[in-house]
Amino acid sequence: MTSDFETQLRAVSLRVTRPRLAVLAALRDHPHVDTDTVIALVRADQPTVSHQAVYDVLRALTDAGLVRRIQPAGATARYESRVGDNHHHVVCRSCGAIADVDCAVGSAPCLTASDDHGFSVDEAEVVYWGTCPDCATDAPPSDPPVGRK
Amino acid sequence: MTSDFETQLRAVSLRVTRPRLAVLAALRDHPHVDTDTVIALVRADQPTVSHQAVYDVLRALTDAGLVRRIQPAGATARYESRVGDNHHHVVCRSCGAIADVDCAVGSAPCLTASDDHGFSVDEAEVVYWGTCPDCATDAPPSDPPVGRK
DNA sequence: AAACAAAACTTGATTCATTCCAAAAGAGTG
DNA sequence: CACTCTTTTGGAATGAATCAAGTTTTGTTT
Repeated sequence: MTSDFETQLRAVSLRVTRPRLAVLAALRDHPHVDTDTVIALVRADQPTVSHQAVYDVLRALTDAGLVRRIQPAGATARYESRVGDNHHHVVCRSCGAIADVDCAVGSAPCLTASDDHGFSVDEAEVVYWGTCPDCATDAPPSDPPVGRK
Repeated sequence: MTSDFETQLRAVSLRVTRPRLAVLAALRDHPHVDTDTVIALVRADQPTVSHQAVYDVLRALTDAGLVRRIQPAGATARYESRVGDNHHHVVCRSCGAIADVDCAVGSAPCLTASDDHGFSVDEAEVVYWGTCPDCATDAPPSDPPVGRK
């Protein structure tokens, strides 16, 4: 439903453009993709879209709260369109695969710090590090692409 | 105590070199610094150390478990010498300041995912996002350098 | 104490994600 | 339909991090 994306964009006072619709569609169909993949997916529909446009669109959509930017340590930025529910992620140290994990507590910040050092905390981001089922069955990888090395 | 660092290095079968001692000393005195700052701190003592050496040393020390690499979303890599206690961090969205937060639960993984999707999870990393006391008193910043924008 | 092999460091270049810039195109408004 | 502001294009630049070749240093052995 493309018109659905149009509604979303108008709701946050953003102009409706082909690149933006294509990015939203790409993220709906492929959660947790990096920027390069978004560019490739967008160009499958709109071959003339520049990489700069995708960067700009992702920034605009992130600012508007329509998409969420996630960036596990050691990896490039990834984006997802599931927003507003403060869910978390499991990340595979071996292949970088990401899966969603519902927040056990609910709304942000779902955790409270034992000592916040005077910071006013509005969000607790949780990243579960581990090994995905596929990598667990394979031989132990020799060159982990992401995460602490 | 430089000889203390020497003991640490030998304990993990790493050779004792000037660059490594300087990096360990820098991290002891300045927690949560990025690589450029480490380079500057090291060169205050050892002016001839190359940036590549610092990168190599940080990698070696991280692999050996003597230092921990942390990388909040949107920021460059930072390092700290407090290891082994699975503590977490509060990060200021405005200035990037980082403070330690003790883990309420204890050993890793301190949290368990509600649904781990078959991943075998060995660590739960928590980043508390907020505003530090300094930035809270200042005027609301117009250009946050780190974190979700 | 001298010599050797492996590990670590220096120098210089390169990669890659991301950003900056000026000009052209497109979206929404009256 | 014309106007204004926003967005996109195309190309170049930035900056953190990595790679590669050659030299120095460390820890060990004789």
